Amino acid sequence: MSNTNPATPVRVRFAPSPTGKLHVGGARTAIYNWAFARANNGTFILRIDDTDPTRSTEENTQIILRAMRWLGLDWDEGPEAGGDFGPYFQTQRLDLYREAAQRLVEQGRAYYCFCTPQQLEEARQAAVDRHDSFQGYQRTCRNIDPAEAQARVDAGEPYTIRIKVPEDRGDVVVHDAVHGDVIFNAKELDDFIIFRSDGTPTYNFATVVDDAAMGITHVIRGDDHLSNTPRQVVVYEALGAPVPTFAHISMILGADGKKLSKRHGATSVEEYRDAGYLSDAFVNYLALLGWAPDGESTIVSRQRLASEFSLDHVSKNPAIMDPAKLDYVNAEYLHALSNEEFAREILLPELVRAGLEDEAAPLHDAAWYELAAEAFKPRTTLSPDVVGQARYLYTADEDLEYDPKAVKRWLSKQGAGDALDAAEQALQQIPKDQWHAAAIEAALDPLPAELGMGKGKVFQPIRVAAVGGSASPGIGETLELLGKEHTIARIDRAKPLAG
RNA sequence: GGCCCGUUCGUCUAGCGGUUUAGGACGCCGCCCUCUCAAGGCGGAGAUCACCGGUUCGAAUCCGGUACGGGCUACCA
Repeated sequence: MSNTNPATPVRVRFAPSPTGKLHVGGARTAIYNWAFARANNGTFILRIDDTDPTRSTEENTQIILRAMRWLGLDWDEGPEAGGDFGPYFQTQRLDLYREAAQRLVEQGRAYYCFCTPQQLEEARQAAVDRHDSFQGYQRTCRNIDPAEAQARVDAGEPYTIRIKVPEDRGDVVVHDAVHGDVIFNAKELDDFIIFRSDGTPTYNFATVVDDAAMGITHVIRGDDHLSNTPRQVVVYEALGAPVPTFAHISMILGADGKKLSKRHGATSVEEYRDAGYLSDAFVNYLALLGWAPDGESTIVSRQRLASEFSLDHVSKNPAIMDPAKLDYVNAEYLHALSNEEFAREILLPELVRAGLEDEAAPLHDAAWYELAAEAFKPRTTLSPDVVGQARYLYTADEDLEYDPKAVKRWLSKQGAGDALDAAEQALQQIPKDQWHAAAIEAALDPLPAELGMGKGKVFQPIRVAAVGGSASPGIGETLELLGKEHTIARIDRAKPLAG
């Protein structure tokens, strides 16, 4: 839909560096790439940019792959998926970079540089002291005779390879789908290093070699790369490769407007997964942080994302992550589940995880779990919330702990004892096989009038006796879930506390 | 220092020169429902569209500057 050239199939890539876990900003970049590919019948590629050997780890790679799978961002080419443009790890592509750099040197589009780091630092410092507007590389080695340079290289002198920014290049215009055309003057670009003295490529070189080799048509990535883009354009041109369309998306910030970091709370995808957020909800929230299909929608399904996403609706300004809204979106997805789904996918797994249920031998029948799902679902924001809600159903009657405030407020009050007595008597009349919410409510409903008390004065003591606190689903559902025997036992146990 | 980017309710956003008394969502407040807690329904407060100039009959929308944030300027990515 927003593919600028329908003749060329869209190929996009997400290229994380395995120097840490997948953080929310990276996740959103991945989501946009994925959605853009899907919306344009394109190809989504995952490439691991692990050229920094000191910080990249295999463990981080696995964490990132796991996070991608959890997010449901299936990639068409990449690790595990394979593809015709592999390998998809930069460390396995070192020969390609070396060959490309070598070719550029031979063509006179790049050159050997023998300046030492100390010399470079001194030159830079001198430029600063002179208050020069340009503080980059002074092109000292640019005009060394190629034969002489080759001889020095052959003699074993340490060298780096620098790109030769054409003298007359003029303005470099970056066509950005989010920002529009961004104009840079090539004079401000220095002849940056594309190959280090240790024989490894730099980021600005390796990504371009790869993006060109992999036929990437749209580069969707973080705003922090925008300023580096003209450098990369120069590399594309030196390589003789077509320049892709760029789309630089904004950063995600914490509540204080500063870059999202640990002190704002969770920053990695796996932390959100572990906290109990649903993948669909998390993707929905992140996608809408900086993109909107229209002005109205808040809940946007993965399917809709995959069909409607377009770069021209991506906003330019940074977005502050709002945990409260994430919670809201998550609750919406939870509440949209059927009782059966909620029981199977949320309730039971969480109870098992909390050690209250055994996966192999559930303590109740399917109908019970569905009733529990119906009772707890609207009260659940994050999946693990159900454990706290269901706890009293998994506590022995004699171990039930009472919330002191609830006891003071409801149980120890005048008349609470009468309410419990009357309730017990009424509930005893219900045959065990008819112990259902409707019957329980029918039995309890007349009591307030008979006792001449308000409804709260009657029902709350029963609730506190049954669950230990003053909050629970409707009294009928609550007591049905508890069962007749436990209900009676708990009322008996609470009576001594009642006023 | 230089270059580049950004700036609409507290937050995410709609808006692409007149249809705008700037719309929606979260959050907040109130009401309804109600045995509690939620959920749900209804309503409300909340934005001189960062600021200053300009273009135009008309600007949140176009242009320039200023301020404030941010990025790049590495043999990090």
